[in-house]
Amino acid sequence: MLRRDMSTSFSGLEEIRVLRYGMHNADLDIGVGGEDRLTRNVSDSDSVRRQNRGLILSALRSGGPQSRTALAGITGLSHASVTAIMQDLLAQRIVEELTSTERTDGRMRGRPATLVGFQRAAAYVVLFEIDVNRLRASLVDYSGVLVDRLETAVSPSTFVDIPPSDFFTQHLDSLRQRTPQAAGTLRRIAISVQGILHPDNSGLKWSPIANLAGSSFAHDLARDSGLPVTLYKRGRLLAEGTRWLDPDLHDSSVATVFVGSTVAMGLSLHGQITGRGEGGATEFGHMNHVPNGALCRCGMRGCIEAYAADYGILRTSYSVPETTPPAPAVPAQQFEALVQRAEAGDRAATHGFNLAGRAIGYGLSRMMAMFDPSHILIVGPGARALDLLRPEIEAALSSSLVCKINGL
Amino acid sequence: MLRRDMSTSFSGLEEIRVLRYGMHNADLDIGVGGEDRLTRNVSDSDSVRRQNRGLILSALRSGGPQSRTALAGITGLSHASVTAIMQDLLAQRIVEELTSTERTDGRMRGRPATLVGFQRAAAYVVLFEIDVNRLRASLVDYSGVLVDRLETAVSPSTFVDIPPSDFFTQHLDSLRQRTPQAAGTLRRIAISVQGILHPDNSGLKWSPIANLAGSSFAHDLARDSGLPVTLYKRGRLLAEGTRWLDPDLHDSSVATVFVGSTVAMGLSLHGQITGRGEGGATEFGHMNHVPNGALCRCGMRGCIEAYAADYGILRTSYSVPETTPPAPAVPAQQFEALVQRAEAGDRAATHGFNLAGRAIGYGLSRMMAMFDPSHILIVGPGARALDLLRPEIEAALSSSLVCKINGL
DNA sequence: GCATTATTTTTACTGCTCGAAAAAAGGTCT
DNA sequence: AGACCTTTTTTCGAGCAGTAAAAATAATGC
Repeated sequence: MLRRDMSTSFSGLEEIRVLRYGMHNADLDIGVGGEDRLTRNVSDSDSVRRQNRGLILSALRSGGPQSRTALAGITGLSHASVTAIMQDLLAQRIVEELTSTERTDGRMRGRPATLVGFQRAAAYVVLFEIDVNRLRASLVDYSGVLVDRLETAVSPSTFVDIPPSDFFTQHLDSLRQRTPQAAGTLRRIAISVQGILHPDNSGLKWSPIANLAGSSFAHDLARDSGLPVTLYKRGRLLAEGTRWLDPDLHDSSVATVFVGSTVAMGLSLHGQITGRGEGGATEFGHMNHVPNGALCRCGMRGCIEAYAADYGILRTSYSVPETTPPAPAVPAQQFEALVQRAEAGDRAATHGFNLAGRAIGYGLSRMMAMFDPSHILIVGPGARALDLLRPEIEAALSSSLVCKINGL
Repeated sequence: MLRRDMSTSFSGLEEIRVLRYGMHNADLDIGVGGEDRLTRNVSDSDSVRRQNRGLILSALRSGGPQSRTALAGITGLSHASVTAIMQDLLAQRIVEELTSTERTDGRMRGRPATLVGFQRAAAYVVLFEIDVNRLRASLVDYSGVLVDRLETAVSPSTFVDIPPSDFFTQHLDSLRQRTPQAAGTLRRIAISVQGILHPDNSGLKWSPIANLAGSSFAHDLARDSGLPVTLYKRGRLLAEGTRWLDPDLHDSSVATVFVGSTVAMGLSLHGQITGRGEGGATEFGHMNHVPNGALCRCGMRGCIEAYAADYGILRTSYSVPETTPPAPAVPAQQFEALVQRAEAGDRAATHGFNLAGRAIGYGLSRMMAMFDPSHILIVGPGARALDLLRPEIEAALSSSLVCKINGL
């Protein structure tokens, strides 16, 4: 019924791989001026070089350290061009030549290849992931490897006691102190948030995280740290992360659905992240599921999230009235206990997961009336309970014309 | 509440302007090999030329005949480049220099500009628009001007009596005979259809038009005529058409909703047509509105179309049970009579339009959970009744988080 | 008629990619 | 050890973009 890939559950997805986004090639296009592309559509020799350079960096990122010849084969560029571009990159200290330890492939003849890979210390990025009950601060090097990580509990009162930007600054300073060599080459701060972004990316218009919306913390943090700060919706980062998970996914159309404290989705179409504005994310969790339905954390009624986020499942399972305001945060162990009850056959808990699956399924079927992703991934804590959700998701999807015609 | 642009009703939209799509620049990229772009991402001097050439053609298409200097200003290219590209285009007889009749602008000094415009006879395109009760065949020249048009009634038995490809071939031959000078430079056939396309674009997997699905008529027509034939979903063509309607719309994000014998939508994001596969269109009309709701022509239940297409509105207005199979086609005068009854205050008819508006509104609100189009256009026969639909559309949209937060 | 003004074309120059040939770096064979 | 092979990498010249500035062109104004 469903695409096989849907079964792939990446509960731990929002880990290292996703962070690669923060290290996106463009981040190191220093002095090249990538922003010109937005204002100028004219193509000249400079844009040619930029395009081909991006091709090489992209191949390097998805394939790891490689020889110039391999890169020429993958990108389609001539050896001469690869060499020329590589000289630029070496001079800019973005990549470095590796001393090949030993030749792994069968061919033992000929001049041995010199592998080229990212210079890990070329740049560092800090990623903050803020959720309703936790902040995670990660330091990642240019090759996408996690260097350091801090986690702190967040409560509804956190941002009453301390302004959000100060909270972030504290953690930033800790990371800097713990890894002094990274402090100098820190290039960018990325923040994964939930909610609706301000058009100018300075903060949030609305967020399920208490007292976070309203302040322009991204702007303040950028000012205090002197680094570019970008807010990304969680779904957007997940979509970027899944692209790098698997070469098959990189250039295909993928819908990545996060199920946990919120319900979020990221969309990539033919390798292009798409969706709302520049942030490239969607309000999938707040797509209407049932008119005048359950009360959502956002204040509206009938959102998918009100049924399928952890607080929604919990509310349904305990037969709490749909109009009862949702709990501000659900502890992980409480959700896990609920999953276990449902797996043990508890009727009330199973009902909660059924309603959640139905909400997600109808949402996906409505999404598929506008896109035709080749893969749908369910990620996040809720993916732990995918087997509980799946029957209703499949049932809802089968009521979609597209699925029916295509025999899915 | 709603974006102002939504009020713009282009009932007659699917006329000449849309046909411009069939004349898309790429159609005359003869010998350049535009399809390379799909397989090769490498940028070289050839792709630079192609890009800039496209820029000029695009400017010419949206701005009409212009001087080289004006084109240089619009595209951002240097005068030298414009001249060089223009020499190519002149040599290929794609554009021609116009003898400037008189100078319209105030400046009377300096060397007068020689305007350059499309050579109208450079190519012709035939567009077929097939609907449940009508076939329209149009011949359009390269500048986008309608040259000839035929209309024929279509009934459920039409494609029982004659194979679809023969039906199209007959009309193609008529057009060719009536405009002999176009017969030789006919370059392409575009067919606007409703339904779900075969992945190979040879025909339809499913269509509301009786007996059209199943045969690979596009493939057959291509073989018989010797011309490339492309199937486009109606929504896709409408999206393309609206892009050229207004310079503001050209590079922005627009959702174009067709309301008539079907409900269709086309999406353009930042000037890029998007949506399902290559066809670039959506199944908006068959997005689920109410689980287990009214019976749709497609056989599913609760589709938006089952409430908002002409047959749906008719069924509701006459209190026909929701599960009664829909009429195969609704004559235009019958729909018009219904609109007039509703406008006169008839309760039953008003109810029909209310339910239709609600279905469209919820569909749009769900769409807006994934996109944030800067403009929403309602087009087609149903746009005639926009004032009847609007209250419920707005009410449904106001239940959308995005609209609420953004104060729309 | 000649200066002025604006458009269009030509010329000189730079950058990029590509193909082919040369150079480099090892292993293999005698 | 030295000649030979194989594969990778670099070098070099050709070709084609685009830009900027100068030159040519075509009208108006005095």
